[in-house]
Amino acid sequence: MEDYLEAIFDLDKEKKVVRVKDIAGRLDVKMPTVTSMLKTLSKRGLVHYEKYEYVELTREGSNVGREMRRRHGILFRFLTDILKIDSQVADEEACKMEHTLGEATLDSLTDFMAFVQECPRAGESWLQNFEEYRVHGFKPEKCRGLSKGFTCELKNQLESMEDDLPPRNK
Amino acid sequence: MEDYLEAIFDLDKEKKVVRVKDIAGRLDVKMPTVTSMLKTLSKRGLVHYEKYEYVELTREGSNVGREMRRRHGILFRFLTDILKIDSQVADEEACKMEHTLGEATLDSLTDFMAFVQECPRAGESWLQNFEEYRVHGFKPEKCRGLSKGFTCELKNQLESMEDDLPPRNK
DNA sequence: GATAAAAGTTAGATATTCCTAACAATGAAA
DNA sequence: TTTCATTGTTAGGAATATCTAACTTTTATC
Repeated sequence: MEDYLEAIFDLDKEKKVVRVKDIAGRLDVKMPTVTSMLKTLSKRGLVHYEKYEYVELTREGSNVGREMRRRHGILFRFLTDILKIDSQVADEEACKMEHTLGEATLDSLTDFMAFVQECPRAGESWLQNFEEYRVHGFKPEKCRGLSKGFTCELKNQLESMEDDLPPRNK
Repeated sequence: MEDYLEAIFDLDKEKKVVRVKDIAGRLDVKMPTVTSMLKTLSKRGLVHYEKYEYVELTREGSNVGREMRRRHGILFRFLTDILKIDSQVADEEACKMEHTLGEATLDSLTDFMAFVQECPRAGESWLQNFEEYRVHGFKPEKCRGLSKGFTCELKNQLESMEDDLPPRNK
């Protein structure tokens, strides 16, 4: 449902009118699926929908759509700006994550991105080294200071994780 | 399905035998739901299941469970170690994300964590500033170098995002 | 070993979201 | 204005994952 509201929200900005076909194309589903979802959304007061007519979001639907858009943007920027993931892949991943993440996590992520870019000990120039790191591995000459014994500690931890389980809920 | 395999994988390590009741408790579903899922998993060759008997993963099921565990661990560590999210919340979020994220994204994330902790320009001491940042906001005395005109740029970008849409798929 | 509690299963229902095939409305061109 | 392509809808069905209520098996206790 959130996907539909986000798609409609976007299409509403991009085009004059929002059509079933466009929603279907955007979400990669068939038209009947869109029609039935529009009925559901209409029942819940999230869209104005009369058959054969153009689709519009209600105030509430628009709020949900905008929120999804916001989340998508935060995640997309994290994936591209920080993780340096290809923009098409990042878009897909953001789509999948935007529904599940809690507000607190999103806030933390936003703060983290701001911190990385505002705090000069890190920031853009530091982040550029990450790309090199990914391609060429650890470059001590670019990252000196306290490297001894620290290298690869995290990776080892991650690899031996089966025996060192993080706490589970319930 | 992946949730079930992960839960069974974990329980198998924690306890002598894996029981329907324990799986249900772990995943917060009722027992009949577990029974029917076990039938499905059995059909797909992911568990050995005979009714009224204990549950065991097949080789393949075990691989899937371990992979989920691995993903969970990576995400959990990112959320706690880097984003400084409460460990119970982090566990829930990791649960939700572990199914959707692609391998490439997970790899990037792993590399990023290693980079943050290996590269002394950032690393633990830098990360500690993030907590302060979250609580008290920007502290120029801890982060000096190129702060002018840069502060809050990201946040502004994020807030005005409705007019500046990232690329969409399709 | 009989009986009662705990654990597990079956049956049947609900909610979501998707599909295909067939039909209906709209709008553009001849 | 008639016709045809595009667009949209209905009808009916499938897959997934869940639930409650009722029944069965296993296990533990006396």
